[in-house]
Amino acid sequence: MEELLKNLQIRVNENLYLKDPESSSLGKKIIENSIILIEEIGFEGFTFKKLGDRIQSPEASIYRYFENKHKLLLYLTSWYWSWKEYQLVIKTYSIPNPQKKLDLILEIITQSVETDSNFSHINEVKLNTIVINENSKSFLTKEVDEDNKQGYFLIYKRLINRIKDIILEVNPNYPFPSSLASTIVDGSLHQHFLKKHFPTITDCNKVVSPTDFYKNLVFKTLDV
Amino acid sequence: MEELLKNLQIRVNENLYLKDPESSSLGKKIIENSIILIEEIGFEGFTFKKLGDRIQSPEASIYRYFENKHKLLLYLTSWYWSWKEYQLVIKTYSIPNPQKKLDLILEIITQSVETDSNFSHINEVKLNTIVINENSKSFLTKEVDEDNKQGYFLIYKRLINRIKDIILEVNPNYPFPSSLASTIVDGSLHQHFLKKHFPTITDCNKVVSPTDFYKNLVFKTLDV
DNA sequence: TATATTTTAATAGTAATACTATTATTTTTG
DNA sequence: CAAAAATAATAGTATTACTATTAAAATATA
Repeated sequence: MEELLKNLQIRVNENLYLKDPESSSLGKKIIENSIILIEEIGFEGFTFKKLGDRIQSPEASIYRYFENKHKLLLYLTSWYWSWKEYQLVIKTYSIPNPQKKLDLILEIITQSVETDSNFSHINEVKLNTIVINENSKSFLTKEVDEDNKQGYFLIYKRLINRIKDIILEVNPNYPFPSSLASTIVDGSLHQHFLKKHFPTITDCNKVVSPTDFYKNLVFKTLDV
Repeated sequence: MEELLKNLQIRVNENLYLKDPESSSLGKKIIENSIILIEEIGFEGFTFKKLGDRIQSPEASIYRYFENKHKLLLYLTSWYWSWKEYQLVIKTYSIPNPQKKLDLILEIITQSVETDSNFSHINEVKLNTIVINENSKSFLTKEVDEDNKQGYFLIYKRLINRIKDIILEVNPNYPFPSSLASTIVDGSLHQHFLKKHFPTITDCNKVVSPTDFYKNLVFKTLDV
């Protein structure tokens, strides 16, 4: 299973880049180091100039791969959600019981990434931190409708729809399966953030995880 | 009740501004027009230069009131949450039944603002849109821990704690009252956003509201 | 293998942004 | 009414986000 993940290449919407960063060593350096740098200094403080200094290339070279830093963020978050989707599909494929399937999905989606798979230039632990801190900035913009039309959020929406389908398998009469699915995905990122920065307004801590909260919430809500 | 709200002045953390915008007519113009302009062009596109052009004052004059646009955003979102807190406290004060109280709270928090109260220079309908689109940007920054230490999020956290208290009144054995409360506040903003921009991953639309979804979710979860 | 073609990267810019120091003006107070 | 204090306007600067042009390297073709 881990082996399988190592060999497949995660693909994102082609319009997110000008030149495929997977196609050259400079491109891979851009991805690898942008993850390290954004995790370190945050998306607002991140600039192509600083990334260029880090990888010893002029910022103009980075502009040959990505139109701007927002497109790069969309690339990184798309990669992350695509990676999560693969895990979800492969790990739940052989499970016939819908409840067990949903239980596993909740673990895959709401647990934080603890170990780097080391199969590429992408550090998944740091990328997970970036998604917690920056994912909502990828769509909370004035350009969201255009970006959506371009298909930049297809993977994210497909993942949520897959979760919705399993929710309906567990309880076909539940009236809000899409809202519950989107709440799980977005809400668990939020609980991870609160755990780290606002511990007084969450019950999540060293012993209680967002997964515990969401498993209770989802199965209570679905009457199972 | 509406009368009461008209007469009280909403106060926010004093360190959010250099000079109190409520203390001068230029200050009030800054607040009034920043709400209109941010709602119109989004927080990323918003600059003090553009606001200055709009109110016919140089940007340097705006810098005498707010250190930067992030502090202004914190001012606006604090104002909004303080306004919501007043509604919550006053409207639920006389209700003894915890379940009815929580039901009303869910309406106050999850319903979108439909009418401008007209009692001030602040347009609450537009401010509600700003909160839906920009609230998470107020804390998803590298400076969040410093800002938190400065007390900039006290009102927001106090509001969530009030909701938590009522959740515990409804079901004293529920193990995740803080996480549920923060999920309601943040999650309902998210559902409003999805309704507008990503309708395929929410069940909310013209007939189903985020309030319907959250009432079902909360009362199922709390076993009542 | 030599040359043409294409790809890729570096240089050198510009307009806009985010902010600050200084000066001018207005308002308040004794 | 003059002095002091508060407020606003002018004129800057460093950084950011990006682009046009040129140079160098890699690849394809004769």
